[in-house]
Amino acid sequence: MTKRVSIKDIAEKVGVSTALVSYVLNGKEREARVGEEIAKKVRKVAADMNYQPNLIARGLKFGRTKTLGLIVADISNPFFAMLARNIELEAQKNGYTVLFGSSDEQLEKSQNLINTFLNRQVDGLIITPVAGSQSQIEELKTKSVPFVLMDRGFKDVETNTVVTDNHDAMYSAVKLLTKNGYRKIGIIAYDTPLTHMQDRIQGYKDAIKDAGIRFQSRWLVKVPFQDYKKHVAEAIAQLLDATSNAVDALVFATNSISVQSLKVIHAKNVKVPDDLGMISFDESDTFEFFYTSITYIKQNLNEISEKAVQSLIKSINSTQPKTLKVVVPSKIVIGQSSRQKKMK
Amino acid sequence: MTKRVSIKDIAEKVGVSTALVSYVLNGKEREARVGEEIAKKVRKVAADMNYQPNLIARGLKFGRTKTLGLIVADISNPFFAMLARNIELEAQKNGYTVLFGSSDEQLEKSQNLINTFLNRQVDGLIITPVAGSQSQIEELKTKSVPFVLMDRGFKDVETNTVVTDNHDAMYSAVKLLTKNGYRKIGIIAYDTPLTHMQDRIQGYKDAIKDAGIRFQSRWLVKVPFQDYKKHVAEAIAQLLDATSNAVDALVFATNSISVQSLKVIHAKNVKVPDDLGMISFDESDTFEFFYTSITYIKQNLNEISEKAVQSLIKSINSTQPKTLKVVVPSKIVIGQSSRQKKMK
DNA sequence: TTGAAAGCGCTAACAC
DNA sequence: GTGTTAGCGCTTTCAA
Repeated sequence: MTKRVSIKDIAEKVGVSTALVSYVLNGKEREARVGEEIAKKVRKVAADMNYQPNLIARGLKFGRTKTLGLIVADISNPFFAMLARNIELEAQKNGYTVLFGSSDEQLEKSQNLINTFLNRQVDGLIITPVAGSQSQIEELKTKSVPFVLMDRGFKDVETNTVVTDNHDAMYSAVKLLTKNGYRKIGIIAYDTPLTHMQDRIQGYKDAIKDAGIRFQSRWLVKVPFQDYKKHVAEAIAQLLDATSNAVDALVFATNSISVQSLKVIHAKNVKVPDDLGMISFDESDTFEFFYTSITYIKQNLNEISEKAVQSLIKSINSTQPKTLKVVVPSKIVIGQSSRQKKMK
Repeated sequence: MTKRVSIKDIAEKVGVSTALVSYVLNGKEREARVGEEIAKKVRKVAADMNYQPNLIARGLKFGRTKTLGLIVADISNPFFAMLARNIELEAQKNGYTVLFGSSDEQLEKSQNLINTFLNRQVDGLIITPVAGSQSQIEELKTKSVPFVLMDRGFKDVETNTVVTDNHDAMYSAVKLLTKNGYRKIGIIAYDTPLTHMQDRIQGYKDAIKDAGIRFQSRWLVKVPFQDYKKHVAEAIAQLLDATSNAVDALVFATNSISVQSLKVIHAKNVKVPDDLGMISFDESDTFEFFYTSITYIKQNLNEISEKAVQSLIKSINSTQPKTLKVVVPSKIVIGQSSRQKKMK
């Protein structure tokens, strides 16, 4: 890499000190009362030499780098990729650049990324936390590193958080099903203590209960992240098993679960919604190709990511550690998969 | 943010100079012949104080930051998200962290990202270049900034490049169609001079020609990036219009075009492959839900991204600007959509 | 064996 | 008005 021109090069060329150049280039010529002539010359030479400031040096000086660290579960998952996209945009608007990394829902990777980013002096972190990473997050608080949790949080840790209205969204989805005559409603969710899942599950349970239905524990299937495709397939086989009182509707707690479920349901030739009502949390491109339109909860990813960045920047710029909790409302997009149940 | 412990803090605590600490912590105690006792103590104190090196300071000192800049067209596009994922992994393996940004196929955004990343002193860039950005790329060469173009390149600019075997992949795809009896094969591609598209189109034309078919210009439809969905829909309507001699097969030059096309074809109730043979460049989750299995070209995204990072790092570490061109072989996954044409 | 000091590029308090 | 200089955290040369 050819040497970049520094403030010093300009100073030499013009025949002034580096301080002068710095003042002029930072628009502080008024405060420093730099001569009009000199200022002009400095600006001209800087432009001629195509000067570009070294943000690393500035970062060292100021102790802030105008860089944010983004840790998502998996950037190749369209859900997180979309969030990343919006975060990039909002960060840019505010003069920040974004470092990213994927935790794969693994504690160790998450910790490594946090360390890497902190060593690189990011000004703050946006994190979709991994199950069991409370201590990692607590440590950030201890160090008073600005950060915000996105998409999910912990029940027992008080932090800046931006999440969707998980409980209420799921509640209204299930309520829609009960209202439409479904009485044996199953749910497939990820097996994690993180709030987004717990809230969705609770929303489901509350809706079941409020409809006067007695919840059966076999309706709730929790699958692990690893190998979820296999587990989802098994779960569906089991939930639809007629000999043990099959469910008449299913809700899926994430879009990855939904997509995999649709594949299985498609293969099994189950009729939706006649044999099985259905609602998905989050959407997918694949829905458009299913023979029935799918009812789904549409998170406002745009607002979630914007608010996450804004909350983080607020936190960076303030001294007192006031925590901010944002819940972003979602909406429900109604398709045929949840329509009034036909009596047989 | 609470002040982080620096090498100076350790030095004071132990009662030695910062130089000593630096030697020990960088494993240079042998060269510097630091006393065993002292070394031990330094390491202990560093661990106790939970010392973490400030990579910004190191970057300033060395003039390298162990950071790469990744510029893709759109990180929310699953294709680029997947590349980003693999780049992240490969970069990490080599001790690099990744800054990312999306160009949206826009010249100005691309230039802004390049500037931002260079000002942040990235050691190199991985770029999916925008149409018409030759001058931006040429400038990088002039400044001898290490970089590699990924997924696409320019005919008239000599650079490090990692791309898929666009021409040959498309050639064999179309050949498969001609071999299976299709004679009027259309193609929908993006309207861009970038090599990936041009090569795919050329592969298509060559295959047509080699099959002894006379190419008709109306078979080739180029759609703009902006508003591509609308244009794809129109293109399909036109290509399938019976009054003007409809095509009997279609190839789609990217997965975004494929997905949109499938939606239209689905809506139009066209029978694949009986009414229309079909092959896609790149795959999509949605294919699994189409009533017919789709034949598609599967790029080796893993290898593309790995090679891109490796090529870039090689370029960073070497002085002479030897350009490296890598073509990664793809494979074709055969489904029903391209099967032997039924004679009517 | 150890440490003082210079320097990476930039900023700003302070002196002239 | 303009310039000197110290210092951000780290590495490394050179002197002790």
